[in-house]
Amino acid sequence: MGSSETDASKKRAGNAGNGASLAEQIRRDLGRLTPNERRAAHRLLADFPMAGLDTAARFGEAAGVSAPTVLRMIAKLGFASYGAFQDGLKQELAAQRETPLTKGGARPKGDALDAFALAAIANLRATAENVSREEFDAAVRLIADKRRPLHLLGGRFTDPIAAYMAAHLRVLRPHVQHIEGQPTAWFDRLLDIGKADVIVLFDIRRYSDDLIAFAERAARQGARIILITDQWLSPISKVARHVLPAHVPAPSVWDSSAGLLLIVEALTAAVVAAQGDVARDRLEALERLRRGD
Amino acid sequence: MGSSETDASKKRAGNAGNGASLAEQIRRDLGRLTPNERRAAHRLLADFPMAGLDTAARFGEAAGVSAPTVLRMIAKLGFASYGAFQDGLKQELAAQRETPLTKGGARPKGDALDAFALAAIANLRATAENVSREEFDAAVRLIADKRRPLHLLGGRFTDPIAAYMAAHLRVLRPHVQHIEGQPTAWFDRLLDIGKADVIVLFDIRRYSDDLIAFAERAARQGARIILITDQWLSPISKVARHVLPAHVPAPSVWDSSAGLLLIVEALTAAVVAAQGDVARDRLEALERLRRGD
DNA sequence: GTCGAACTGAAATATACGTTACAGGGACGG
DNA sequence: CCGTCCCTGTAACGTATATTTCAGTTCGAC
Repeated sequence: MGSSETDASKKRAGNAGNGASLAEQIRRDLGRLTPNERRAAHRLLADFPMAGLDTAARFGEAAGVSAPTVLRMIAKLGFASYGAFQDGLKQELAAQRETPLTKGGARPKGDALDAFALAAIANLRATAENVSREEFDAAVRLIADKRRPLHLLGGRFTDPIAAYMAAHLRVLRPHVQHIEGQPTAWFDRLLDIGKADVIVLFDIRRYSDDLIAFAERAARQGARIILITDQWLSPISKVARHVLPAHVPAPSVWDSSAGLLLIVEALTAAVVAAQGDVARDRLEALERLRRGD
Repeated sequence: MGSSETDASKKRAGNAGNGASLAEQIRRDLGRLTPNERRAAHRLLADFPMAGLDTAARFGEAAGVSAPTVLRMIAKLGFASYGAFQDGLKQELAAQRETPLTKGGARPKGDALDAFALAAIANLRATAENVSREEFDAAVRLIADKRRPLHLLGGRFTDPIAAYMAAHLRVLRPHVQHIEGQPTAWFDRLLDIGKADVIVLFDIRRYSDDLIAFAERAARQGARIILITDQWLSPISKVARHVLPAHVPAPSVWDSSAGLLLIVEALTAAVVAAQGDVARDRLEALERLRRGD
């Protein structure tokens, strides 16, 4: 199991890193194959790549040949095993799937700002598509519950997002705490955290050990954790009650937090909607206070 | 495939021909799942659909749960076996492959999150279009100039954006100060601000009087001000050297800061590009420091 | 605090699969 | 017509995988 990784990369000998797609390679090598092997190869090309994701036996049956013939064909293509061949197919499929980022506006050149905007837009699309509505609504209900003390905390680059959310939520409800300062100071807060508390955590790669430790402790004390993370899921998801993943890849050395921000802003807007007139009244009261009325 | 017809049609019990995509169905059923099952489901959604094409054991390992938990989740989704589940994935994958790019529309959902995402996307588009490239490049040059002390400051809701930018720029260069605390405390900083200094200010409606006063004083002392504001331009634009406007309207009581974030992230990425290898070296050195080497 | 129900993973089991060995069968050259 | 070689499928093998069982544990309700 774990060993198959090293094996796979070692075994996929003859055809590994060449840029050509697998289908092209098969067409090129078609001459080297025996008649029945060629039938199998044609079958694969005709239903590429799904035929190859079946079992060798079914693949052979669909092509009208036996499983061993399929295996021999695969071997001649340079794969050390049928499994390695399937891994190759999946890899190619995954690579193809991730390219629709360029669909935005057929603008191949564009400057850095345009490139970043396109990536951010793709992230927002993907984020909106992948966030579970159940999780989102459940998070809104927890956050809108004014009796539950609310704590917000983020990692090195995401803590400002937590602060941003806290600044808005403080307007909507009491007991909103943005946990600041050194990680060692965070744990003071744990003294008063229990089953009633809700903690909104932000953690994207590379995930923060301090945050993970904090989350585990808090979870053990019964706090409900809402995790806003990246598409690869921080380990905190293990102890989080609700997980809201954002897509973050960007043409930069750092990931983009636009997806996180989308979730935050949509959450706060939904909290306002959930509270209805109460929120409006509170907002107006606050405005009057600020004006000194 | 032809032979397994009877088995397949018999096994794929609960969810067969409904038009909904598997990913959507999973999101819908997420509520029915136990915590660890949900974790596995999230893993699948995050790496859809490749995670599901692995073996159950590896799938579970990637999600941090055991194989049986994966199996139980699959069962709750209505599949009679893990194999039937994988068949479903392949089928959907094949269907998607045949339609080149029908993704753009045909989505009659339109809940709060979608609405917010659409608004944010429109904002990003408009922002990328309306930001002057000259201003952008000039801002990058100023920010990348390591000899110039850099100060960042924002308003009530935008100050976290300033903190976010500061956190990243601190990695790239020295003399980066995020001005915090009460407005009255800001003015202490003015003592040491002169012609060499650069100030990045964030101000969107409703514009902050304190920020305006601070900007005017700083400008009078010769500091160069980069203003990141909304499409209606804060009054600070009168004293700012460079103005970068973002579009901010959103379906909420508050504006969206996604456009501001886009500008910030694109700026930092451009600064990295402008510094070239120097930035990379600095990043690597910082990584080593953090690891304790 | 105590009880019960539900969740979870370790281990055991059964099944399906890839893989290999082997023998039948056809084609071509002698 | 015969013999040799290559191709091919059948059948047996061992392994990896899905699946089931069960006991430990946690969580929530009373």
